Amino acid sequence: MDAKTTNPLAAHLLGWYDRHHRDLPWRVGPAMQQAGQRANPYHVWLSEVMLQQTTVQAVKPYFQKFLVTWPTVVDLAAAPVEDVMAAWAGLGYYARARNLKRCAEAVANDHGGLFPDTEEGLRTLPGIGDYTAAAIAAIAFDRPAAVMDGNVERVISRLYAISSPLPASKPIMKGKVRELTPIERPGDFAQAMMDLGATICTPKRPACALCPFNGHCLALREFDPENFPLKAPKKQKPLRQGAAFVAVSPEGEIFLRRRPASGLLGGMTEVPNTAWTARQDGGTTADHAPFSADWQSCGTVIHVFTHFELRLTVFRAVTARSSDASGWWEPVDHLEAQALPTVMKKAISVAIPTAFNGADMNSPAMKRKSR
DNA sequence: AAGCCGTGGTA
DNA sequence: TTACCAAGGCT
Repeated sequence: MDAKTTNPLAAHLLGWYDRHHRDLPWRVGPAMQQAGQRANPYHVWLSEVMLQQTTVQAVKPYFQKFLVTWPTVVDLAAAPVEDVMAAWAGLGYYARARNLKRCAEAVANDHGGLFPDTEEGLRTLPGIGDYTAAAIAAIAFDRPAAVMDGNVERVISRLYAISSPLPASKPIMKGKVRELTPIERPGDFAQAMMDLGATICTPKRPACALCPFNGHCLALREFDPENFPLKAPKKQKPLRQGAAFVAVSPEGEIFLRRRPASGLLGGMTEVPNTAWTARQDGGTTADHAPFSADWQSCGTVIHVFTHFELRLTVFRAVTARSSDASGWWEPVDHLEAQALPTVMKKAISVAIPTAFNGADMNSPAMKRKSR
């Protein structure tokens, strides 16, 4: 390691990473890189987008499924967007899936199927912001980009005992990351910082005794690391209510619609439902049904979104299959192929308990959320 | 630039 | 139970 290009702190962290790095499906570990293997930019990009505000555990099966279905970015660019949305269903933040598809098309059509190899070039693509551009540039292209995500913010805020709250403190912390990022192995350094934040420098009860920075951490020396980073207070979530209508035909089909392309659950599939209102006194009765039928109340779904909590009253009716241009009838045993967000799967499960047999919908945790 | 945008795991 | 929050981006 060159002392001129790699500061002592970064060198120390890289040594820790060589011994304690996580093995992840999209990652090429230090040993394999030593043997000349490089990270695949498509894999790095796909994993980084999936990992935005999402846990490693949740991402793993989706990452594998996407790679099997679409082995290259050109394959993904050629895929029907409905297929991509259906494959993404359950991961959340569905604008990511729409942008993923748009980004793949841009790479395939405007960049000859190759990702730009600089932070600036990557930053112009849909769904790639400051963090993701830096991460891909560092991990896939060995660029010394300053990679800062929530993990890095936590590590840096503790290492330097940053006294101002997020998000205002971001530029200060970004400057610290820029200083620390080495010319050699910038991708490993970024991943090392994130591994450290995920496994040692955790939000609660950090394992400071095991931390490679425990001799340099100002928060550990002077304060309580658990109190960092400081954060601006957050608002509480309002409650919204509505009703959902599960219409089943005698042939065993269910009536579905497509949601508008943008906004909440944009482009995803739904059962008919009322507007979700903050009012406590209406919108949950059968008079708001999409068409008249013998609607029977069959339960309630509680679902928590990012900025509100939803209480959904579910109605069910068996009704002759009518032609309705606003949607389509889908066999109940074919729902797995649909782009149904989790809240819709919950609602359908309340009306048709066997709809997602074998899936998570019937887990004790899921049942507890529905009454 | 602050609000919008999902979901599941953890303590 | 409730609260927090995880490899953020877009408008």
